[in-house]
This record gives sequence, structure tokens and C-alpha cells, in this order.
Amino acid sequence: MEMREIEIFLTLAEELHFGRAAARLHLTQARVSQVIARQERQIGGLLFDRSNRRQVRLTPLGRQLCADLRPVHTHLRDSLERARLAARGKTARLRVGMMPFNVPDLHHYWEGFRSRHPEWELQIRRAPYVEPFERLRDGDMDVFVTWLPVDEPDLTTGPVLFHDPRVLAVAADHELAGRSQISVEALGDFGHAMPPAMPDFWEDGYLSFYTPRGREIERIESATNADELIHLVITGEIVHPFPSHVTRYWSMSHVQFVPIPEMGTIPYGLVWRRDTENELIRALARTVRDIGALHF
Amino acid sequence: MEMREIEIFLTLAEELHFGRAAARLHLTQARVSQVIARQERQIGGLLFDRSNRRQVRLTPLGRQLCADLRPVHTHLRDSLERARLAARGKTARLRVGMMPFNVPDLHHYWEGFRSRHPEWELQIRRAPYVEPFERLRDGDMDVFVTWLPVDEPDLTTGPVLFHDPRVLAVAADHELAGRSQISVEALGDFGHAMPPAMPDFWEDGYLSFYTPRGREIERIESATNADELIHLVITGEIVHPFPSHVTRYWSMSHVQFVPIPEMGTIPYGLVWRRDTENELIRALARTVRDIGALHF
DNA sequence: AGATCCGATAAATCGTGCTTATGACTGGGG
DNA sequence: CCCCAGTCATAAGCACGATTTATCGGATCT
Repeated sequence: MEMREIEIFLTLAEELHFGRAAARLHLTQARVSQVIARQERQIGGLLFDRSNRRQVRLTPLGRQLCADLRPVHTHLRDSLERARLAARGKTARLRVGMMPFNVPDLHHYWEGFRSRHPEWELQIRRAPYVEPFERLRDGDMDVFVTWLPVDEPDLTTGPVLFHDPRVLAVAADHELAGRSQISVEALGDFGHAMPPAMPDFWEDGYLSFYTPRGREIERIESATNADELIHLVITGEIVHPFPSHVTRYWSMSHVQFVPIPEMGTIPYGLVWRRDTENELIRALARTVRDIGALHF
Repeated sequence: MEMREIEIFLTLAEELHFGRAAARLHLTQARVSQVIARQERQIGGLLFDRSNRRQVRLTPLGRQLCADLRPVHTHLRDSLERARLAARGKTARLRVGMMPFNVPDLHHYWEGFRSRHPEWELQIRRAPYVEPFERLRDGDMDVFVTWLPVDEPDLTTGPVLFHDPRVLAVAADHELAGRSQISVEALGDFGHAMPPAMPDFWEDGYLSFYTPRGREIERIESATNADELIHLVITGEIVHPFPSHVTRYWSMSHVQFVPIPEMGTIPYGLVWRRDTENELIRALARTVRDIGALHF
């Protein structure tokens, strides 16, 4: 059995749905069906129970094979990763995820880490807007750069990278455009958008659900990534209280940024899984602490 | 990287020779070269050092990858084997190797084992004539049925299956054909053949190197399997002192079997690796002891 | 019954695993 | 010194299997 087929098997074992498994693998449902059928022929027994069209389930045989094959798959991935790193003179890798507009301002930290630990590879990658903590939990990334506080029992909050004042993004022809500043209370006058399915405390840390006087700050749209967000701003459907450093990322004539001094600053820091903390993560936290938090 | 490619890599890592690795994999040398080149491109570093055409060697990178990938490969094989067994209601497998002409007479033992332990799968397979002990050591089979004594420090000798008188196989038109019996001394008058590279004590246990009067019993040919051996007998080039049970396996009009009472009987027994002895092997040995040795 | 969802199957297409043929380089022997 | 044998690399072509598209059959829900 080839590795690709094992991946198909393991994905189906997770999804328990031929169509979804196929989608995750960027394959057609037909292919998944064929591969599983072939595996069952080779093994000599059914791996999945799909008799009553109700719900696909693993048979005991399939469950055993899945338990056996999953470590094989991860070991292979790890081995290849290790070899690729070793070929570049690195012994380990740290994957840091962050929102794209953070990237330019955090160079110091990453360069600091790289020069202190040339034997380790630091990968900076773009984190998704939706369910980013899941990426930490799945092991897709090791450290996540986000606003604080983050209050999840299985995650550790590390040092703060920077404190950033808030600016409200509005369309160039918006009624607020050109203002020199704006109050928090005024945020309740306009529609907002946030990614779906965020933990409440986390969403609240970014933008309160209520104004100081108790009016609701309404979420009228949901946006799954930063581009969607800024697009909604440009079209005038929403306004959005970004941290100020986005002004160095987007400088489009169609958007204007109005300071919200009353909101104070928002802290951005490191977050990682408590139970996979390792020497690399600690070294990154140490580096950030040594350099100290930036103030924009 | 697919499993097939991993196999190619691991085989080359063992053989350290593109041509031989290809032969073992039933591939062409070109294919091995291509696969390794591709792997090195994907990894981003050389896996083998073949600069000076002297001798292919693993680079440190290749050595590391090899150490990482070998367990992946064996775990995969084991997992699939386990699944195949589980599909047939078995939990473990015992592979017994023997010379093909032993097969018909040993049914009792195998059936005894199977009825005592229906949850275990007993596979009877044909063992090669050349370097059979290596197959035990490589883990290709678990137990080997052979004549005794076997005197290797890493192998355990188990119970005897049967004691068998000797018969000399000669061509139908051979000068000895039709004799009612023959002396050991007379064996020195004819050419013999044995597999190459046998341990001396083992070869001697089957056919002494000298007659009682001290004449050499000459090996004039080497045969790598039983068919080659009987072919040499038929063509009259050699004679061969088989154990008598082969008369139930070959009964060709071109061969005659002449008893050699003076040689006595030769014992056949179980042999296995001391350090991989397990519950299945012990159960087989117990079964054989309980049934007792056969006398032909 | 009709609509819908889901997995199996058949047929068609496309990619790649593998071969054959050849080249390039090295070391040894006359 | 040149040729030859041995060995790995490269190029081109083929054939099979990986994958897709299209369709079917069975179950469930309204």
C-alpha cells in the first residue's frame, strides 16, 4: 500500500464521509471509493461499515488498522521534515502563525531569534482568521501571534510583542472620513463584522459587544479573512477598529483610518499549546522578553 | 514520498550499489538512479556519496534518513500483515520453512497445531537450499525444519519430528540401479553434489566428507535447489543419499532409490532463532513433543 | 411519488513509474 | 596510452494505473 492510499484511508477514517474526505484531499469521491475498495480487497475484510447509508463507521478491523497506520504516517512526515531541515543545517523548526498585516513590524524579533539560534529554522506563516486556535491544537503551527487576552485552559500566553493604539477604518466617502478622532460610543452607530465562531472573551478583547452607555455594537456581517474585512469597509457596509499598524500594511486611498484614543492600546502576544511547549518555544519567548515590547 | 520509493532508498542503503539494489527490487538501475535523484531534490541535500566511483556510501544526511525510515517501513508491513490476519480471525502468524519433499509427511504436526490454536495462523512455506539459516536470521521465517544437528550459537534446536533411513538416488541406468542395498564405503566411488556455502557441521551431518576407510566423498557439483539435485541424479552425473521420505515425493521412473542401511537414520527437527522465540514457537514445539517423533 | 443525499461502478483521460538506449566518468590492464 | 569493463546519470518512449467524469442504485425525508 502506497503512502497516498494510507492518507486517503486515514482521512476517511477521520471524516467518516466519502465526499468530505475527498474534498479535504482535493480528490473526487469516486477515487476515495475506489481506493478503499481496493484496500479492503487486499486486506481481505471490510474497513468501513456503510451498509445502511446512515453514517459511515469504522469496523473493528478498520479501527485497528487506523490505530496502526496513523503513527506510520506521522513518523514518515516527521522523518522527511527532519531530513529537509538537516539538509539546510537545521536541527528543528518553529512555525509561528500571525495575521498578515503584522508581518512587517515584527522583523526584530524573528531576526533576533534567528541570529541567536542559527541551528533552528523559524518559519513565519500566515494564520487563518477562523478558528486559529484549532491550528495550534492540530499541530499545524507551534506559536500564534494574536491580541490578548487569550483565556483557554490548554494554551499558554507568552510575552507581549507590542501595544498598539486603535484606528477605525472607514470608507473614503464615509461620514466619519476626515474626522481627527472618534469616541467608542460612536462605534455603536455603525455596523461591524467579525470572523465567525470566535470565543467570546477573544472577540470581546478586540471589540466589546457594548458601548460604554450599554448600546449593542452590532455585528452585521461575518468575514473569514482580512481582505474580506477591508472590502466590506471600502464598500461602506461596515467600519472596523483595527490596531494602528495596519496603516503600514494597507494604504489605499479608498480607506481612511480615524484614531480612537479612548480605546487605549491593544496588546499582541505569543500563545502556544501548553502540552507541546519545548525548548524552541521557550527560546522564542526569551528572545521576545529580552528585546522587550514595542510601542506604536 | 511513496512507500515504493522508500523501499528503493532503503534497499540502496543496504546494498550500496545501484545495480544490485535494482536487481533485488526487480527494477532497472536507471529507475533506482532516478528515484534517488528525485528524493535528493525533494530533501534538498545528497543522500549518497558517489563522487569517485569507488564505492557508494551514505552521507550523514542519508544515514539519518535511513535510520528514521527503516522503522516506518517495518511498521507499515507489520500493520498490513496484522490487518490481513485480523480479517481472517487470526491474531498472529507462525511461518515454518521446510524442504518441499518434507511436506506430505508432516501433516499431523501442522494439523495438531492448527486445531490446538485456531486463533494463530500457521504458514508452511518452502525454504531455500542455500543459506536457509539466513532466512531465520533475517526474519523471513520463524521456524525451520531441517536435519540435525544444527550447532549455531544464535539458534535453538527444538524437538525431533522424525528419524528417516537413507536411500541413495541413482539414475535408472546407473550401475548401482537395481541393487538391494549399498555400503557407505561405496559412496566414495561416485560424485556428489551439495548446496554451496553450507556450514561444515551441517553438511557433515547429512553426508560425511570421508568414507569409513578415509577416502574423500567428493562434491563434484553444487546444486542450489532440490530440482537441480534430482536433475543431476537423473543425468547420471551424481548420486545422492536422500532421506527415504523423498520416495513419496519423487517417484519417477528415471530415478531409483537404493537403501543405505549402514548410514542409519537421520533426524529432522525444528530450529529457530533463540532471541525471537515466542509463545507461538513454544506452542509448536510442545505440539510436536506431544505427538512424538515419527519413524519411517 | 418525487426530491435529495450518498456511495458504487463504468468509461475515459491523464500522469508517472519504469524501461530501453545511450552517455559520461573512472580505474585497471595490456 | 588507449581500450575496456564497471558504474551511475540522462533522455526518450511506452504502458499501466491514478484520477476524473458521468451515471447508477439504494436509502431517507417530505
